[in-house]
Amino acid sequence: MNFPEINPNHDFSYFNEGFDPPATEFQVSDYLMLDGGFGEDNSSSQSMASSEQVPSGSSSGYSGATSRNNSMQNGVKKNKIEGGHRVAFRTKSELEVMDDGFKWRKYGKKSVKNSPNPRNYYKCSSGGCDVKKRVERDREDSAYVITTYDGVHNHESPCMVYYNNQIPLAVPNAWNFQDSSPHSSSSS
DNA sequence: CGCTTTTGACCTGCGC
DNA sequence: GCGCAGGTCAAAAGCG
Repeated sequence: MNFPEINPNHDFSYFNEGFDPPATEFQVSDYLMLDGGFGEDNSSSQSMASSEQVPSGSSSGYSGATSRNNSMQNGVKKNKIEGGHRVAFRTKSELEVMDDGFKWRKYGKKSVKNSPNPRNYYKCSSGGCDVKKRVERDREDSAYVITTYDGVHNHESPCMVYYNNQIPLAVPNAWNFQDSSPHSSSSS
């Protein structure tokens, strides 16, 4: 799984959580700004930016199996993302997996009730990096792919393609933020 | 040979 | 207390 580039000409939606959205730098159609403290009822309402709900919208689900006791690979139990860095993107792409410059390893797939499409779970294959990624197709528009990043990479992207020196690692800076359709964001 | 993907099972939290 | 939903792990198989 190695794509030379991701969504070359696809619509891009951007959801952010944990910090201010640097969206001004990109052709973002819409984004979600989720509060760092998930579980807060606030996050749900905030996430209602454009898409009905971001994967994280299922607050109950988030606390579901995150704290897996000492069975965790690192024994790291977290009821919530440390630092609360979570970013969700919605892209209009045929490809579900997009190469954001990092190496991801799929570790699970699950069918969710909210969506007819299965949700895929990825982990950063870089050692020591505990960033996770969730990929699922928009239940409303299967043409859209919702990618949710959990955590922040503690290493640099193998590609290291910075759009702006100010863009934090939390943002898949290696991606090509291009908006081919000025209005394709809404739906199609 | 090493790494990634696939799939089922298991575990945890929440709601009823 | 039980059931549901979501998330993660582990073993096996496939591919480069």
